Amino acid sequence: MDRTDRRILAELQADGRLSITELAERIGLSVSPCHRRVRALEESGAIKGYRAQLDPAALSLEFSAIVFVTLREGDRSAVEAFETAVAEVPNVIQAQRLFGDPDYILHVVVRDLAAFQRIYDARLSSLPGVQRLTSTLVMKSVVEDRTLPL
Amino acid sequence: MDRTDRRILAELQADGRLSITELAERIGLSVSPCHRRVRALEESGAIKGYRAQLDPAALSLEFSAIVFVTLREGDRSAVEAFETAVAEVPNVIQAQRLFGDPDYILHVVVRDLAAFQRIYDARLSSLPGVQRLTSTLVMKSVVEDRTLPL
DNA sequence: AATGAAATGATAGCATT
DNA sequence: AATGCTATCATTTCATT
Repeated sequence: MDRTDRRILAELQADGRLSITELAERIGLSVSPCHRRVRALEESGAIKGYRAQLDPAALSLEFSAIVFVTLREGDRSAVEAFETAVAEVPNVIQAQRLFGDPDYILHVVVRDLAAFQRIYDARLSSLPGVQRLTSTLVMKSVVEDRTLPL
Repeated sequence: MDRTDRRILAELQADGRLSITELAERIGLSVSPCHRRVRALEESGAIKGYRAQLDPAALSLEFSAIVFVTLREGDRSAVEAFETAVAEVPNVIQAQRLFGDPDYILHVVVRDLAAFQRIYDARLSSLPGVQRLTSTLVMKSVVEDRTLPL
């Protein structure tokens, strides 16, 4: 992982569809070694994959909420059950375990408020081990899923 | 935005480097109309861009924290100043305005705890209009930046 | 490890239905 | 709007330095 690899990562993070040809030009390398490095970065896991970034609104996903989760004390065997169950709710696009209270923060994306209520009642409040849920509506994204600082 | 467009978006969200040829095969269309649709989705903004998904650990970004921000009451003119300033901190990879209290949730990625302390003291606590900051360490990602539900 | 070159495969424009 | 064709460009492998 040298300076050249970092430059490759920076370029591909900004534009995941850059051609190897264009990428090679930008970092001042010829096509073959550039190609080899990209493959190596993919295989080492430094590049986990490539994604199209979609506009949620274009898919009629207009409602975004943060849900804080506190699990029941003592019930610490339920941590795995909870994590497995939460990963099965497709509207939960991000879930992180925190230190302290709350135990988890979930990022939920849905069509509208009615859809949120449905998912909240049917899927979230019945997650195993849950003591308390607190929800907040996201008004807007000020900084939206930025590129990692290199 | 018909069924075919949605299938294109689903495929490209899962693999942003799919060739138009492969994509066309998967959705059962020939290459040219598939290509035309992808271009249209890009130009309409439904596809905002393409990104390589990087492993933060591969870049020695081992520390991730959530910071809750409450702004001072009355000081509501400072909202814009705060939002501009927070967008200039490269380690803040996500910032969302919430309804109620706290006013903002920030997702901060740094090299280590020492780097967090530095950024917290030098950049975050001096953000304009801030009344109170609360930080929590992210233990782990249970669901990591999932694909939008289609 | 990087380069150059050559075969295979993808993209993008255009004429046709 | 979709298809098929074609010229151009990109990818990927291999021989060479």
